[in-house]
Amino acid sequence: MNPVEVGLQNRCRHHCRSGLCRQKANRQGQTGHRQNPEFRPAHNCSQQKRQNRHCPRPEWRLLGQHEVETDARGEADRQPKRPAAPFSRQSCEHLGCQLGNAADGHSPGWLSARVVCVTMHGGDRPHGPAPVGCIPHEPVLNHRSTHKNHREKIVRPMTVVTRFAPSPTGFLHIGGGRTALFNWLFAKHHGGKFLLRIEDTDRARSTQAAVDAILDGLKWLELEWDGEAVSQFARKDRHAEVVRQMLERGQAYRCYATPEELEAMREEQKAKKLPLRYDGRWRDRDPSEAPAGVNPVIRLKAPQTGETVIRDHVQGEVRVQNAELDDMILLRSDGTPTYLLAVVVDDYDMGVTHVVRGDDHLTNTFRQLQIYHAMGWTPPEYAHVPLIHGPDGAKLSKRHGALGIDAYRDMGFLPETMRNYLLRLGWGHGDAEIISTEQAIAWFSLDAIGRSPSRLDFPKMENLNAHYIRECEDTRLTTLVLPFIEKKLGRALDGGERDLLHRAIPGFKPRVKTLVELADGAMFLFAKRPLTLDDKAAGQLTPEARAQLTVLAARFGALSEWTAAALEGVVRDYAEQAGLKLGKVAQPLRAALTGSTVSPPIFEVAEILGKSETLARIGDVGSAN
RNA sequence: GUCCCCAUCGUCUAGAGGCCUAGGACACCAGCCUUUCACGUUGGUAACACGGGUUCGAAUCCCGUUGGGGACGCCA
Repeated sequence: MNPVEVGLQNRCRHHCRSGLCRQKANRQGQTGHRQNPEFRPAHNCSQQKRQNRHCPRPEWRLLGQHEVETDARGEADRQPKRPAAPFSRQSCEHLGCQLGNAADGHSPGWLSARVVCVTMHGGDRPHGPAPVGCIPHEPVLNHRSTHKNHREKIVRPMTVVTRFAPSPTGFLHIGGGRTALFNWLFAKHHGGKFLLRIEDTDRARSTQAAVDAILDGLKWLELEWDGEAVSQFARKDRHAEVVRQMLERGQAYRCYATPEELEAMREEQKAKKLPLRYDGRWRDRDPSEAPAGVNPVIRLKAPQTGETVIRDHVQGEVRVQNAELDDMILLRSDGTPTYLLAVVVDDYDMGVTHVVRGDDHLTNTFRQLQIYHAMGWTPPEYAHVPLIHGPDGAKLSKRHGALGIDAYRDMGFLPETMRNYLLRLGWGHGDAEIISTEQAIAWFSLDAIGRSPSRLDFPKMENLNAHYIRECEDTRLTTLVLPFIEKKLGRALDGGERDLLHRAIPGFKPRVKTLVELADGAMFLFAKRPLTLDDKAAGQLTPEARAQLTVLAARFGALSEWTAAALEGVVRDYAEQAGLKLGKVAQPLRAALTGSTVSPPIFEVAEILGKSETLARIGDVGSAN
């Protein structure tokens, strides 16, 4: 079959998203596609082919040779999308599964699809003439399929080196946290290195406070980096040196256009609805025309024809015409490097093998690739991770998600919660939801990262946090919640109070979603008598209830053993004698002891509070008042 | 405006042409458990954006439409 024949006959029904075929299809629609003489049919494309894979459903292989499942109801005309139960089984006539031939009045369509092709197919071996309906399909993997599982796995033996490269112009936000996590996990998974580089070439906006915030954030997330954090600015001489080489080789040139001039150019382009790009006005101009007293920037002399292709672990193959890209600035007029240049040089010098970053950098990658090409360097592999949106689907803003990672800490989230939640945002492993960091390292792969942007969902984050709080060991949880309590209390806890907290922790674990809730709930432990009652608690303390409490207090006082079980025994006996439900007595007791209607099991609370404090708190609200 | 990317329950996702009557999780609703609130447990509501095409068969492959997002700085 020659290409023209195929092209005229039909649209290409295979994966024509490569080469000319794709461009024409995109620009001119189907017609252009069909008529394009240079159309490349499927067989010229370099897809992987799955050979001889008939009847891929596993259970067919379990049914035995030459068996066919048929629909006993035999609806001849309608072609049910799915066969309706119950089935009867019939033997297949011969290797070709001819029974599919509507012998029983079934449409061959789905019937033949249920042909059992085990033995005759001999596992993966090809067999003779295709049985009816059992068309030997040769599903071809599109080398740029939309499906993440279709992405070709790029395997290159090497020691993996990843890096996280934040710019210190603000805090570490949640998207940055996830990027760092992915880089860290990928490096750990491969036993490689995870480096940290601070992209501080913008001197005006970079601050030490931001650097500290980022470092603190990473430490809190427990994402340790290898070696010292690299300052990009400190490497500016090396960057300039690389540009000098490009200049010497004619791969870069000086541009004397002023910022104002360029701004005017962009305005004009905008007005004329033209693409916004540098027009190359100094690309081929003689340096002798340079105006006096203007410090030039240095631009890359980028190729103007052909295309630049990114083979991305997440995005697949992405290509752009070089004509779409303008000559980027490498060195500013003050001699400092721009981001585009510095990133390439540093990644190269640091031996970075995999660049994992937000997909807002995808278009930068084309330009960075051009620098790699100009320098003759092998570029790293890329994985551009979709961005995280706020709960409303819009870009993250200060209002919702774009908080510093420290804000999540202050909201009472645990670092393991954040790691688990962030991991699941855009990455999945079957039905797994609760994923330990160890498991994440074992499972993580770039190719399983989804391509669509995801939204932040606080309820789910809280649910995960509740899980990790329940899992958290009591002593650690006590330590974690202590700052929250002390802040609320406005003072430090003494040793006895810490012990009280520690003993109360198990009662709170299943009841709270965040450390803040835990701290709130535990405040009554440290409250000064007499307790301030909330409205509902006050409502519980009717005169009758107060009278009951006074009786109970007397019986409690007589107890020789101060345990939750003993206290419960007393209260149950009392309730039974008085003909009351347990709750009728327990709720006022809860109000008296905690000042609230919500708390851990009240007898445990009383045990932890101790005899004298319990009796005193009851006394405060007793009928004697 | 130009280029690029994306599209399954409200949300995160599973999904590799027939295992899909589309699965799981969060959230929500109802029942059970129960001294409160939770936890736990049982069940329920809920999605393949739309239109074409390819195929015996499409959530899945192709094209288009619509909708969202990103980039287009002497920011990173």
